[in-house]
Amino acid sequence: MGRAQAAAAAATTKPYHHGDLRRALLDAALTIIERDGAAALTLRAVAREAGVSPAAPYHHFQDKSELMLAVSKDGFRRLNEAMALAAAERGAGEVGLAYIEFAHDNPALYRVMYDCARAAEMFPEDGEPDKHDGLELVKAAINRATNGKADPLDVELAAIAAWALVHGLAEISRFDKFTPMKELLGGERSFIKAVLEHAPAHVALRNEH
Amino acid sequence: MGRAQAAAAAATTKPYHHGDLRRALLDAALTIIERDGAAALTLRAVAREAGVSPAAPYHHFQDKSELMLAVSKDGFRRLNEAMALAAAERGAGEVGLAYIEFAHDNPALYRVMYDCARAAEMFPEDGEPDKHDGLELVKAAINRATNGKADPLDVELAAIAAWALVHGLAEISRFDKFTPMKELLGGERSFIKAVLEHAPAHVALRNEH
DNA sequence: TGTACATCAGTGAACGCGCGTTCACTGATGTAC
DNA sequence: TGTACATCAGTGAACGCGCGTTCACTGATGTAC
Repeated sequence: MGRAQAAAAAATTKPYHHGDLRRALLDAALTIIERDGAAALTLRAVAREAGVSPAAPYHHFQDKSELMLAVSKDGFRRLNEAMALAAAERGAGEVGLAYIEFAHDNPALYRVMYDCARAAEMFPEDGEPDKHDGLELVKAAINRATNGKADPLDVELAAIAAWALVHGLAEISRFDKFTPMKELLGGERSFIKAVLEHAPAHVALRNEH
Repeated sequence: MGRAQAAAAAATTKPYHHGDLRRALLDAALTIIERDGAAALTLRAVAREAGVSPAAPYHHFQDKSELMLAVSKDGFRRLNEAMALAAAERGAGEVGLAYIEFAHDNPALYRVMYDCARAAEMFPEDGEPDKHDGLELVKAAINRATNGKADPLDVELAAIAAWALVHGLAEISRFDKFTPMKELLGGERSFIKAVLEHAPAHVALRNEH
């Protein structure tokens, strides 16, 4: 069987070797977590979803916890991507909204991400700052908004406050408790924007000028 | 055996009937969750910790999920208590700090609380507002700070923003990433206060006066 | 170009374990008479 | 004040299940000659 034929066969019949099982496992994990909930995210379920034997993942991850960690890291990568995209296409003011939208589109993943983030430290405290890091993005936006005249410490603290605010709002804004208020304000998006405007992280900075 | 003797015997030897097993199970769950992590919080483990057979909890909870829900509700009760206490003893400005302290003192419980809160709606959207509800407390504080002259809608939104902020900060402030900044500011408490000050929920209200 | 062979990435059966839940039971309690 | 009895709150053994992980294996791939 020539190479072309082998490739063709691989495309139709199931090949013995997967190609990129690691990636496929992460995708399968994402499917499971949002379809069946975080509790259903087992190593066996992931293998099953990817159409592979329960032992196969062990060629790509040392154990279950390493797989979970990879899922979480992949989630943060996607989140940062979404924020960067929003910053580029919709403007800096929409980054917070994009953050919350991501959390709402992937609620179970979002929880797993932060569960892992606390267990295994995921945000390196040293090393050069990642330009795609959400925090760096927010700091840059604040610096731009204040023409770089703000005290770096204030910028840092304001960025952390902004992170806390959007993370917190992402988690609580889906509570049924807020349904009447959302209707009053004309939709969830308006509600979120209104709440964000009532605690803007840059207000403290604005006051100084 | 008379009543006094029975009571004495109950105090020393283990009585057949527990007395308040429901309460004991909730306490056992709290112990487990903080000692062994949320993943270790199984119905059997709770029964074991309470020194009772695995079937005993079924006389007090319909199934595992009902037990978990009760643990979560009890957590929110404790949290609201802590906030009310802080408001009374330390002043309204310390409520947010008290909230975060509670989350830090009971990190695993705190996560379980919000996991349950999302799964089973825990904050009733109607009915008379609970005076011990944290949100009501914050609204009252804002009203007091603005001499009741603020628009109720703004107060509501600012209170929600404050909730989101402290919830978010409670969850992220323990990340190692912030260790250098905490040292710079002279401790975790100072760090938290500084962050809160850079996104104060009442600033938007202050600006209107 | 063919062939031998090391290496890689999968299989599938098996293991022991702890889980949630059920069941028939039994000890303790409280109430009616 | 006693006693019969219904009810309540426990026991402990058992169940089936899905889990994480290991194991000897085998099919596919790539490289040296």
